[in-house]
Amino acid sequence: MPPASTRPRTPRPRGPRREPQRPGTLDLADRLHSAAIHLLRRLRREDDASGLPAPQLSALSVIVFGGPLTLGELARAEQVRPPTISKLIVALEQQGLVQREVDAGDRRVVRVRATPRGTKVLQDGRQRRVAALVSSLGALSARERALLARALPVLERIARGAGGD
Amino acid sequence: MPPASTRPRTPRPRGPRREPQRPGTLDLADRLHSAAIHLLRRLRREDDASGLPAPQLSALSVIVFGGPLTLGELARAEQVRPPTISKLIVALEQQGLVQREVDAGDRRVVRVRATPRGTKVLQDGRQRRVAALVSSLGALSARERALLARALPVLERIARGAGGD
DNA sequence: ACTATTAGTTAGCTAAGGTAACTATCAACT
DNA sequence: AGTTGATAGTTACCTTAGCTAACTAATAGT
Repeated sequence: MPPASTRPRTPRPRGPRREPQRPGTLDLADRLHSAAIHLLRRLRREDDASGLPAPQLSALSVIVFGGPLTLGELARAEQVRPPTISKLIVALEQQGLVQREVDAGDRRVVRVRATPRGTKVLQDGRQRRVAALVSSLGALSARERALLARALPVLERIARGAGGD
Repeated sequence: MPPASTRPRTPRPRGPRREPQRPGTLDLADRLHSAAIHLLRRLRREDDASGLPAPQLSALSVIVFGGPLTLGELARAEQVRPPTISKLIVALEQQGLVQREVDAGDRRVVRVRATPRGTKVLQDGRQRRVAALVSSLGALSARERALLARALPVLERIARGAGGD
């Protein structure tokens, strides 16, 4: 995506106001999209440096903090299809970061929990990853950082699909 | 892949003494990361529906709005390595969405410009893609939307690596 | 017992990303 | 000149992530 400055501001869909759509909503959505792409690309490099690709780290994070989870729950949490989560877990398991356990009551379901090592790796990676952002965040003014902090819950709701799906 | 845990533990990016690192900065960075992952996963589905994967759409966008660009400029703008941008452009070219032109003065450099069809596809895709977000944004209160809009420039700076890289 | 449903897995594909090694061109200097 | 070095892209090859479709295994319901 182009830097905002090179892009036309709010290319309002033509037509005589047929929508209670706020001016700027489209522009807002577009820039959100763009920012997410670029942010993720940046962060992936740090994730790589920490030894785990971003999606694996993300899944591990859910497992560490969310306690033992079934694969289906994980897939839903991560918003991916079952085969995708299945492969992610295989990768994590091969590295000794998570453990599978077949549910005693229903032997179709597999529960996944983090190993101590998985927990440690997550925390290390987290620190490293975040350290890379700290300098960026540090370059912000206190006001800007506060702004970001306040907007983040909203962003999280959007990211998880609130309202739209 | 050598698991992170077998490597020497990184010293904490330690803060308390030498850094005015706010409490919460770590949490902020981590949640930003997570939100970006989830947002992008959501948006990719819309991108797919529009006929072009997200990175192609992103590159096309830069080309359409940024005028003719060299591949190197593009790679820098998209924050990817040359081979990656090269493949993206091949894909776009095969679909007739962009054109390559060898620079007259320096025949090593390749300039890429959007075809009319590329421009049209971009605009169509953009509207479709963004429409999915608009309903989510519409579910927000005006206050929340305003919050997001004000935080977005900050987010964009972070996403582009301001301050840190 | 048979059927339908549910949880995961396997197979096979596409796309994106990387590094390493290559070609081609240009610039510079002997 | 011609060689040397730097620069712009490309090619080859690998990994990861994501999908659908088709499969196995277990459970639930008649």
